[in-house]
Amino acid sequence: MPPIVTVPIAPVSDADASHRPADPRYRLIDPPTQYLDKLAQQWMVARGESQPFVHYTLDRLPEGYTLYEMRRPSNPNTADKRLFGHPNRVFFDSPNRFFPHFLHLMKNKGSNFGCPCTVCNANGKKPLGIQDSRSASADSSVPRGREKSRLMDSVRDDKAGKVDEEGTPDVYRALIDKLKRKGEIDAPIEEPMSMDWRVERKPLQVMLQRCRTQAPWIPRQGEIVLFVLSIPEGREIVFDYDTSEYRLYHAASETYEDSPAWRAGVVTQVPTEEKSYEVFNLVMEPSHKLGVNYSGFRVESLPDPNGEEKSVQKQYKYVPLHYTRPFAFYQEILRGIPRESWHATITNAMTIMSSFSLVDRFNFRGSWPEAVVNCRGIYIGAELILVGDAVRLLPPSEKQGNITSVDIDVLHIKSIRLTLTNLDRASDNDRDEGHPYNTSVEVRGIPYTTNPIAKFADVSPLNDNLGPLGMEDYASFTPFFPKRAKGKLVCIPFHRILGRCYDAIAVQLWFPNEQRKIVDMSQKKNQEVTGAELPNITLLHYGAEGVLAARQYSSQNYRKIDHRSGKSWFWGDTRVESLDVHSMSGAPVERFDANRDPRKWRREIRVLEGVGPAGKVRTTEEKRKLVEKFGVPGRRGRSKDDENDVAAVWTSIIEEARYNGNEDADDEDLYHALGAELLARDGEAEWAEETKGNSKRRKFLDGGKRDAEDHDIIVIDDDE
DNA sequence: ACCGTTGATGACCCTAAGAT
DNA sequence: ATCTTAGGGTCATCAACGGT
Repeated sequence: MPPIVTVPIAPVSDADASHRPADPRYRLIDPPTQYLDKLAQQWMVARGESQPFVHYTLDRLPEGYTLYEMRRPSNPNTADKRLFGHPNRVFFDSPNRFFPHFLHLMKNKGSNFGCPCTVCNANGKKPLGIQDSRSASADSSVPRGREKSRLMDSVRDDKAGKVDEEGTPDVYRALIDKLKRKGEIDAPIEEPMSMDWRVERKPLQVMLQRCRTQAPWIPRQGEIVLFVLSIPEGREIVFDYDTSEYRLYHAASETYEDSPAWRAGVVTQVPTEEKSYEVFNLVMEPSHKLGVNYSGFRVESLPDPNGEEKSVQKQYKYVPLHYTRPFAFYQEILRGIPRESWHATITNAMTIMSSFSLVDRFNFRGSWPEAVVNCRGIYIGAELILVGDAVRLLPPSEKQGNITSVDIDVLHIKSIRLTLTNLDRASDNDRDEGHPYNTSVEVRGIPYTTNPIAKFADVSPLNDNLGPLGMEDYASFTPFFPKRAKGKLVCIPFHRILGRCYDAIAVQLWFPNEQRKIVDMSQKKNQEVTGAELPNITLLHYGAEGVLAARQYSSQNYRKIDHRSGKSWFWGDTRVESLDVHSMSGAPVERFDANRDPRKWRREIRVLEGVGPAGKVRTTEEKRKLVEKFGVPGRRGRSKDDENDVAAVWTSIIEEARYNGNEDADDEDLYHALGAELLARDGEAEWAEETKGNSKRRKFLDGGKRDAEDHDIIVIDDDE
């Protein structure tokens, strides 16, 4: 069984539901599996989102279309399937013939104007339309962004031996070994031998890039949010000033009703056209009434991370932005709802709040016996934090009682790193309990404070719109001051991160009660205020208490945390592992997919690369066959020429590497040479091409390393 | 709307190679 | 030497197409 992904269709249709067969010999086929599968498959290919080894199916056909089957009178053994519902009252007799029509509907919001399908074009009934399907989609506001449905960290963690449980070579171990030999290393981390890494790398980069440019209040893939499955007709979620609680409000009768039925879930897919979101959509319906499939976030209910039963996760839903809230605010948002009435998923979410996993570990730099692994991001509890984000910091632990907003600093992250120290004390096989060498995860960045007392000397406050995303709109009532001299970064342990810093306007929309107090503050803004006098009114402290409480709950209750060795955090290899979910976006992933056979893949990769199990070079013919069967990894083209070409090139690479290189080119060197070449072939060139001339994106490619080095850094350890 | 043909797909079986 | 598994080949079935 391949992984199955259900693809939601746009809730549009041109169907005439009254078009049904009159002949009673027709038998209704429900569900029309064959149509759903074929259409989904072709659709995903047409959208350029089709993934290898994945079986797609639609959730349903466009409204009003129904499939019937009739046995042939002449030959009852064969039956013809017909799809009824076309407004011309003519049926489709195959999925392939229906597909152009279906695609046109999806692209054109249900209009069949200009549809190229055979039925629309029968007997000149067809209204003349635009031929080019591109022009049709270009006029909609939908940018042709790539949607990415899967989330995954790309690299494995360092806790296994030379080979992880699945047999993928452990780059960390390899790098540490190499570091030991050479004394010094500064190299990108690549795992060409890991199928996961190769398949997920590019989508991951696309996802990261997208997060970088979009507002911080938009949920990111893999994050946990509070959400509701639905909001009843005519209701909205509002803040009830009298009780300080969130309730459903019926505008027509001006009455407050029950609390919304909040759940917690994982965001597994973000909408294609998220750019059309305005900040108001955090609490209000978007004016453009698009299908939820397009403008919605796919959120899956979070299963119990301590249990085996994951079926609750199948309860996913595509919801608009205003059905969701950041999970960090659960205490504020659930206020007034008795704990025993909370949906089970909320407790589940609390359980994983003390877990983290690193995202896109891209560089390894070391000088024996110490090393630094640079990352582009880190999942901490509910949120995904990336290099470039502004995050809210909790005060150092001894000051964590009764946190007020002036205690919350904001850090503009310049780099996220895992440091390995005392490597020389580690045995060569570090499979033992815990980490024999010391590890720590830190973020570095520029610190800001809203507390005038804590600011650095006479610096002027940060101007709105000049700072990083997320620090906007604060200047008028609680401006940010740099906390250190220009160019200085601080280094903070990851667990002091509370969560992202959201634009002031976003926080005000979520917590409108503060608006009253903000007025008061604005009157005070030019007066001299001491820290002690500052009322607890700024917008930064939300979630602090809740997150701390949840982390404590998690430390005590998440069974993956190694309590015996006094650990209070679970370090997940990947996000999937941290959350203990068994699938993302409907597709089983990682080691939970019974269908995976990493050993097989690895063998295949090795053969493709010409490194046979015993290190012998395989024949071109063998490779050609493999390529024929599996295609070229990371490539779409599967023509014969292509295959032969690639197989030949690979052979020559191997030969060349062995020949040229050092007679004793060890496997590792060869492996890296091949890795580089394979990466180039995997579409790196394409990616480079796409980003050419776009310095911002180019800079992104270079990642946090460059960012950090742009500054004349003096790093201060800020964790007194 | 009906039906004959054809090409594609998948089930099944057999053989070879690898693992034990 | 024997058992297991991967891979290739063959055949049956059925969707898809196109002619009427």
